[in-house]
Amino acid sequence: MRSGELAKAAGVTVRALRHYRSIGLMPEPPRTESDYCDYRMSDLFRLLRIKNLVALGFSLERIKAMLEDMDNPNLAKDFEYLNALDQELVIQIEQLEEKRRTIALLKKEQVFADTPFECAEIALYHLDQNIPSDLLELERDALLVCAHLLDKDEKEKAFSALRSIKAEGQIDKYRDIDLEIYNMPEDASESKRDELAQRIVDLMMPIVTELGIDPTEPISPEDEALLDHFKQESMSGVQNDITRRVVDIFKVRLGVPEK
Amino acid sequence: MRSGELAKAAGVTVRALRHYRSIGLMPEPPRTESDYCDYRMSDLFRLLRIKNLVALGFSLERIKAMLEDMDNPNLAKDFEYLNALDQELVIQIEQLEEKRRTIALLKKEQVFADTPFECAEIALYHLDQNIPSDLLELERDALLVCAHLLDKDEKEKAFSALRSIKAEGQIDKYRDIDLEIYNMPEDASESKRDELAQRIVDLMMPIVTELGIDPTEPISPEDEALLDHFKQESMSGVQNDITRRVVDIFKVRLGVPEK
DNA sequence: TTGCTCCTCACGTCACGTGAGGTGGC
DNA sequence: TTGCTCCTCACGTCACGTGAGGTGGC
Repeated sequence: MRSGELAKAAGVTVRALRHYRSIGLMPEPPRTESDYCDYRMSDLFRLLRIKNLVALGFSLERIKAMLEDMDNPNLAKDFEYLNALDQELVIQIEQLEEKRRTIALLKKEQVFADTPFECAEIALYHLDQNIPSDLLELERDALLVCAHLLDKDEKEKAFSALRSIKAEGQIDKYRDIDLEIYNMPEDASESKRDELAQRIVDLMMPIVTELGIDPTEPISPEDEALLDHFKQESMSGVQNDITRRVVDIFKVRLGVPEK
Repeated sequence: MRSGELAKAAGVTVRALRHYRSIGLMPEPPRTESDYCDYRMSDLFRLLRIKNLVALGFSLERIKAMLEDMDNPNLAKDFEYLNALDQELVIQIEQLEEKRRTIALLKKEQVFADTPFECAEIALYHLDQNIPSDLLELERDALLVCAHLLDKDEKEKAFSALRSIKAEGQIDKYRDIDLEIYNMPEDASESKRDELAQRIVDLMMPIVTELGIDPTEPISPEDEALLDHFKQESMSGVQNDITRRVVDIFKVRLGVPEK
């Protein structure tokens, strides 16, 4: 048989057949005078075997190993191969289903596709069309960074805090205060800044104490550097100032010793 | 930030970051004097978004499209993207599970991994250690070819025939006759050949009539050619002769008109 | 002679990994 | 000065698909 015949008989492309030859999975057949391949029936058998194994999901490399000792067929060995492959399939399926679960969560919470899945439930603004777009963006960016920087414990705490805020219907208060920070002019007076910082601490305090969060806790130098970048590039001077004041007030109220 | 810092901050490799740049998924950042990348915080946000979307299973191409119009974020569009991806995941999972089902069948029937799945239940010899290895090989090859050449209906008929043979515990009879064919010497007499052919027809007739199979039906020229190859290369002269006699007897008994 | 099939390179796919070889920064 | 990081090619991965360019067979 020529390669076209063999390929058609087995239901594979000529190119696939050539590929199998090139990696030694199919033998180099004798050639006719005009250099055409001259395959035997035994080659068709081998090719059909390969096709069946490929359909199961084996890699060509493993198929090569499996067909290596066709002379003394070994059911037990094939059983092992099947088990190993099955395990891999189980893992692949589990990974795909994990993705599906995340997608389902994002859809249910109606958040953007790039939302870190831990934040899906606590994205605050997405439903409110009255939020200025750059404030919305700031929230998205902040959540992105938080979800990535915080370790598991911290995330648990921070996000369960936000969840309880959401559950208790206090989102409006947070959003209003965020808007106040956002709208605070750069030339706002000392007293206005302090007053707002006080109200922020008042609002957050119950949750902070309830969950044992310490918002003044120092973080790693790398994270610190990142946070600095963030403040510089994404937050205005007055916003940074208020954040500083909030932390200072927390320090006093929580009795954190000065250094 | 330099690329190392950005990559570490986002938890991706520098190489991945470079790849994203090269395909236009990440922007070309300004460079320092010594040609180092100088990334901003906004690049980190974008990179984190990309990372989240990659984790969900989106292709880089689609991610590029999704991030294209970040300026006017559109929840509905993201919802569609999520749905489309989910559909693809469903299909992938189904394909993997189809493979797992086949693997389970092959394991249950304790056949070789390269057995066509439709034949898993009806492989006859694999459990019998007393079968000569080349007869076993012949059966494997024949099943391989049959499973591939026959169309769905034919397969159904042929394999349900074999199933009922197996169910009725008649395998031994078939195996014995196969062994007789196999052991028939090339110089066997006319009468011996005829007698064996008669017994083969006797054995097969009930199933043939029950299922309405016509073993004398002509097949396509390509299949005919393949079958000829098979007979030439895998079957001895006497085996071919007996096969011919069997078909002839069937023709007479089933009343097939001569051409 | 025409159309079909065959042949052998050889590049492209997808998302990077992995050196190779050279240079700046602390 | 040494070790670290950065830079840009450029090849490799996996299982082929897809032309490109040339030749034999009916």
